[in-house]
Amino acid sequence: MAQRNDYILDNQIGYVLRRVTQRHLSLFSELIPNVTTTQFAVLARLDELGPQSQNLLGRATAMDAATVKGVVDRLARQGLVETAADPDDRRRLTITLTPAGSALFHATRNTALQVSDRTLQPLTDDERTQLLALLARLT
Amino acid sequence: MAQRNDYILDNQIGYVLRRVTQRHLSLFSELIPNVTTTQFAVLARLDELGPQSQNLLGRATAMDAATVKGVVDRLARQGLVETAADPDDRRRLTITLTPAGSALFHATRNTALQVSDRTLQPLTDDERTQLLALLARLT
DNA sequence: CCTGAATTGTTTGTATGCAAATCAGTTTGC
DNA sequence: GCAAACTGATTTGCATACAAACAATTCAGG
Repeated sequence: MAQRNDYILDNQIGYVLRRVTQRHLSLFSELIPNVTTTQFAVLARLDELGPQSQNLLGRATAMDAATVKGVVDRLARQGLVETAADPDDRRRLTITLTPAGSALFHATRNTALQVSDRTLQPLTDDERTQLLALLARLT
Repeated sequence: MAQRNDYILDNQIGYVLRRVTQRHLSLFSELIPNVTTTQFAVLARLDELGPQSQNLLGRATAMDAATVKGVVDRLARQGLVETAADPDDRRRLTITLTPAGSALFHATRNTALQVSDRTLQPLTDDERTQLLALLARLT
């Protein structure tokens, strides 16, 4: 009932999420201009899991097939990943981190952590933990 | 120091934000197929503030000039907003909610609130308040 | 072993989102 | 009063995002 008369945009979770994301993306591109957040996520997953099919990589990084294809293509253009046909399953495309991609990931990993840190700067350690725990439940 | 050896993608605020946003967008388009979240934000602000110049509207909805132009164009194509030249400042374009836009906003406002509600469903009322308060500080 | 179902990847179309350049119009400072 | 600085809007280029349709391949059940 109280609902019926006030839609406060600034209190809507979607709007707040968009604004926080904007701030985070801005910090990321400032500290790590070479790659985007999504590209970095792909590098991180490949470093963690090793070579993956494009589809699996997409699922592991929360991107649909069309999106991950674009991201992989742009990473490949930069020489950070390589694609190869899978002999066991001719539908599959195996994506591998190149030495350059691996080097870039390890060189920027700490900076990426600093980006997370700076994004959360206004909060205390306890609050950061709380926030991440709450957000994780909305996934 | 602990940082140096583990970059856990799933614990990074940016990645979590992206995934929560994905779930929210999915709920929104399921319950309100006519317009997108950003388009709805524009309608909400116009309803709240009345006619606005395109630039001001962009600032009020956290979109840059190029983005808001596209959003306004698409809303205009659907007949939900109208644009008119400002006689006092010939650079300005005044954006106004049409009756159809106003009707759509008021008809879907409660559903939009339900989208926010569903997004936050896994949390208790207290947790929702906490989360929004914490996120608001990261803006 | 063979057909229908499922999976993988690609393409197209639409919608944000931002940087940078540009043009037109307005305001400011001297 | 006029050049310089600023503001509003547009355009281009690039990078996510996702839906939908498609082709190629693999799998599963009879």
